[in-house]
Amino acid sequence: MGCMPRKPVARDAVLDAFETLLIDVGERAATLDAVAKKAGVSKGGLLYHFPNKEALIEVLLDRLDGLAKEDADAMAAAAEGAAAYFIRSSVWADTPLDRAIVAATRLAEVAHQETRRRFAAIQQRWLDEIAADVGPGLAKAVLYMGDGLYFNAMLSVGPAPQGGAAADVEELLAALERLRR
Amino acid sequence: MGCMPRKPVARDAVLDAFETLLIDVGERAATLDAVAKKAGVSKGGLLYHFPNKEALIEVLLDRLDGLAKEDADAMAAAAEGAAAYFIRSSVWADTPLDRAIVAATRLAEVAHQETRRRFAAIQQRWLDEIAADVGPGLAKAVLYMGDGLYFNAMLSVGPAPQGGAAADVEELLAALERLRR
DNA sequence: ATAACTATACCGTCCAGACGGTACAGTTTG
DNA sequence: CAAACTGTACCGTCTGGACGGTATAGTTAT
Repeated sequence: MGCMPRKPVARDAVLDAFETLLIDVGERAATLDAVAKKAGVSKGGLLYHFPNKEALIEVLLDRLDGLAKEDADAMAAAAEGAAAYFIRSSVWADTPLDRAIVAATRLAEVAHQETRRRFAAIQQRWLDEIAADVGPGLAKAVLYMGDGLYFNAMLSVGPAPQGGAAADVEELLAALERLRR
Repeated sequence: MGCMPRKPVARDAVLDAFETLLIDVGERAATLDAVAKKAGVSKGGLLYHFPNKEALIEVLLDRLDGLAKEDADAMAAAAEGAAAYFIRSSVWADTPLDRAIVAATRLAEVAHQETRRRFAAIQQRWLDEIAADVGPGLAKAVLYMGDGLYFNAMLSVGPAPQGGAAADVEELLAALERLRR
């Protein structure tokens, strides 16, 4: 019945290009044409792998879920504690998870309901891990500190270069230590 | 004396409708047609006041600047201190400033550079006021807590109803007290 | 009289998606 | 072995609709 398929090299390229465009130029400008061009693929080729834009989004969200789950597991096992790990990982470092989160954020901003649902689930998992570390009374404070870091990354990432957000982390970790006693 | 022109009632209605649509359905769906319809104004009437969409955005940002400045002044004068005032005001309460901020956030997410610049300026002002209250070492921690609240409001506001975010504030204020000593 | 509109028709551009075709890897059959 | 065939992985073009914006003629309120 068929034959050995050759490797779909375009598929991953398309997904990465979509992610990059979401991060750099926003949802509005992440058109199918732009994605295809960035991926070095024809529009027809893109639509062969992803029947429509929604499919592109779904696969991106699945990737996000996988990365977020991995990260949450690492967070639960972190020697420095879940809270410190969380704050440290909330600074923009261009990791696959960072990129997936910011890309998805662009979609959530456009009122994409499914994206918002996924985010809520990820946030809940984070909150649980942090609460297990610092207690339920302080968990929200820590969670929101990290979210604030993401919020600021969102508003500056892209064409604009990213400054010394890494320095902020030390401040936040110091604040965390102070909360902890 | 003589013939005074009648009041431009449509202008404010258009601006409010634009803001509401940005908040509820995102930038993508906040089209000129949709704004005019929501405002109960003809498209011609809309374009009579705002020659193009960019003009609509500019006026919205000016309104944001005004409200933000008022708020920062109130923050500096707050009896409970700038930090507590900031946290308290960061929770979504559907105030004119809240609405202006979330609406503008939708534009920033679409990589609108001018919006991002304005945001950076507002954030800086907030940071200054907070630093004057709790000292420079803790200012970022407090600022990011508030930003985190906004971040979460952004991702849930809209069609979805807003839950008990007000309860979170008490947690954050308790954390703030703990940081303060 | 004039500002503040309404209503409608229209234009150029952009975009999502459909569609038909091509190149090629492997499989089957004479 | 080789022609015939099959399914995968693309390419390039087209279309229908939406959107931003223009134009213009008429209407209402002051």
